[in-house]
Amino acid sequence: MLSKKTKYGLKALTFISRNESDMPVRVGEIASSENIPQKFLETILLTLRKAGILGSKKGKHGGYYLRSHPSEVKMTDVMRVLEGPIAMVPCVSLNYYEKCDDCPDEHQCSVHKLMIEVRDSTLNVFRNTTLEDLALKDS
Amino acid sequence: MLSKKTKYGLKALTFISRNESDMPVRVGEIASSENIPQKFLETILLTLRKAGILGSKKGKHGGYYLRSHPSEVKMTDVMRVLEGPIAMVPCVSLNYYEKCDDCPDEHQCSVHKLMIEVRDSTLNVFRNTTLEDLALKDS
DNA sequence: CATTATTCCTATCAATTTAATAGGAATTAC
DNA sequence: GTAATTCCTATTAAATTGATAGGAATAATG
Repeated sequence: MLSKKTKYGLKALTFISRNESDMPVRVGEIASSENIPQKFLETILLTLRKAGILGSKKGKHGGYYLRSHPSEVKMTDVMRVLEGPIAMVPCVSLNYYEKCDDCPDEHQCSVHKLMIEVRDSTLNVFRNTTLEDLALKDS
Repeated sequence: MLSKKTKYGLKALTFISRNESDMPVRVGEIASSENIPQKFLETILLTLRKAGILGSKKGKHGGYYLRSHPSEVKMTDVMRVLEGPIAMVPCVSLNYYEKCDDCPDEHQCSVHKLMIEVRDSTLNVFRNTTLEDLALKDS
């Protein structure tokens, strides 16, 4: 399951990508437009900023803006920040590899084998999707 | 993250697929070979049996066996039983569709759009992988 | 028939994670 | 100096997960 954090984060990033004015976007505006609890969204945008995806401006007329053009922001990066590793098991994670306790040899592990395939196919989607794609209207 | 339940379940199914004798496989044998807590594994195999993937024989010399040939058991079925819906959000689930509370129109939802792609690519893996594939040695 | 080995059933528990809230500090525009 | 905003961090409630517990039911065997 996708966490609400990730879902809200993606929606917020999409909203910010669609912003045409040269002003940063206020959390409150996103929250009310997208039906997201504002305080929760604050913490989410904060982590996106700390991860370098968003920039912010404090104080009156402050808000959030993208650090790069939407076409430059890959889902791989966004998802890793919001949802964590893309792999479903640490033993097939590219960025957060960890050996399994139970598995004596992962090259003989059927789960390992399957999860590599899932990881690769998901990566393929995330690598080829940017915020610009998400921000396009309709499906 | 893949749950331990699913991980253990997949390992157990692989183990059972590799069984060459005509005797059913005991839970205890799987548990000790695969380093899985036995009591936990019992409940997992029980759900696989109730789902029709495994059959069982009670009493002495009892155990579990596959209801179909490993080549007939698709990962889509196994994963749905063990891990639940394959989709990461209910609004793109084929078998467990549910509308999102927050989303007024899912055809304009960027998350929806992205998660359909992820679902399809994952389904593609699961539809084309059977227990027989998992049971092959090595990777 | 008694014994032993197994699956079956269901309740419970502890730990973790998730989703959300709270309360104010710091900063900025005006 | 006031209002509007982000920033920070703690706390909480609910849900989920992973595991355990204890025995009931069933079947094979001598």
